[in-house]
Amino acid sequence: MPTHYSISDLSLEFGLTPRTLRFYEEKGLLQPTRAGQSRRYSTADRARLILILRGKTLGLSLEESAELIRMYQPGTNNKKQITLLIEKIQARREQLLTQKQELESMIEDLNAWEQRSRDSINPSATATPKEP
Amino acid sequence: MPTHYSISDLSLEFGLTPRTLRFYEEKGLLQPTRAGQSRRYSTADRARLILILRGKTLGLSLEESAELIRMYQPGTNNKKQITLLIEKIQARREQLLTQKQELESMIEDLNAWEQRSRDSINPSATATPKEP
DNA sequence: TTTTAAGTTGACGTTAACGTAAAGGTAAAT
DNA sequence: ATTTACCTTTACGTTAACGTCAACTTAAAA
Repeated sequence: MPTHYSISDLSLEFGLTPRTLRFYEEKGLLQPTRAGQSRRYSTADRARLILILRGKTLGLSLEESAELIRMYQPGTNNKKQITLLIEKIQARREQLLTQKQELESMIEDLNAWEQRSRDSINPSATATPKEP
Repeated sequence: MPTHYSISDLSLEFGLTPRTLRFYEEKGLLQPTRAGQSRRYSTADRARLILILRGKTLGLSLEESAELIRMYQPGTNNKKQITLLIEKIQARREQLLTQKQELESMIEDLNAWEQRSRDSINPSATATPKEP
């Protein structure tokens, strides 16, 4: 496992353009150091990038991901900060749970639609049984 | 239950601006008729609007929601169309299931973070037991 | 040593999903 | 008759998240 990455290392590994990585840096999400003029990304940068991408697939904005990441920076060390962190985590979890419910009910809907569609092609064995 | 709605009826009910409803119409997602100059939304329009909003909370784009809605227009009546519909539904379900997995693992992560944060405030009873 | 490859910094362009006036029609209430 | 409330169209503005040049620098390879 390498300890540092170039911009093309990361863009190739994650299928991003260099522009995207520079953009994330502009937004304060990544903080590569410099080797001469070129950017040097640490494993911490890479880890944060993974969090960002996971956030993206969940429909979080960059700003939201940034907030989550900042929340998880070890260095938040006094009780008030940590209590705040816990509250934020709980709020976020509520959101995610709600979203999960929505997903589940939409998946249910899709199952039902599919069944109806199948029946409309082949209304045989799976037909709704009548009440006795 | 009313059979038709004005633009402000719907915008009030769903917390949208009239602009938003007109925008959805521009994009072909809603098709209100006219009463004179004003728009008249049917219960079908209202139902579609609900689907759009559900899609939004799931992070679908308007175009994606539009596609789902078009898929569910009864009128798709021949076998090829319906077979295609079933395939699309299955593909979409795969996507949603994947997304659900991601959500679940992120929720897991948040649970773990919260636990660590709690422990860092109060490292008492819940401390990790040692191996015997 | 001159390509070539990879990197850099501007800076303007693009798409989605609306927001935000501006200017005006219509119908009911005062 | 005119204010008020609600509606309309037209059209330009905005934000997020990059894309897309253009013009350069630097290091490595041929």
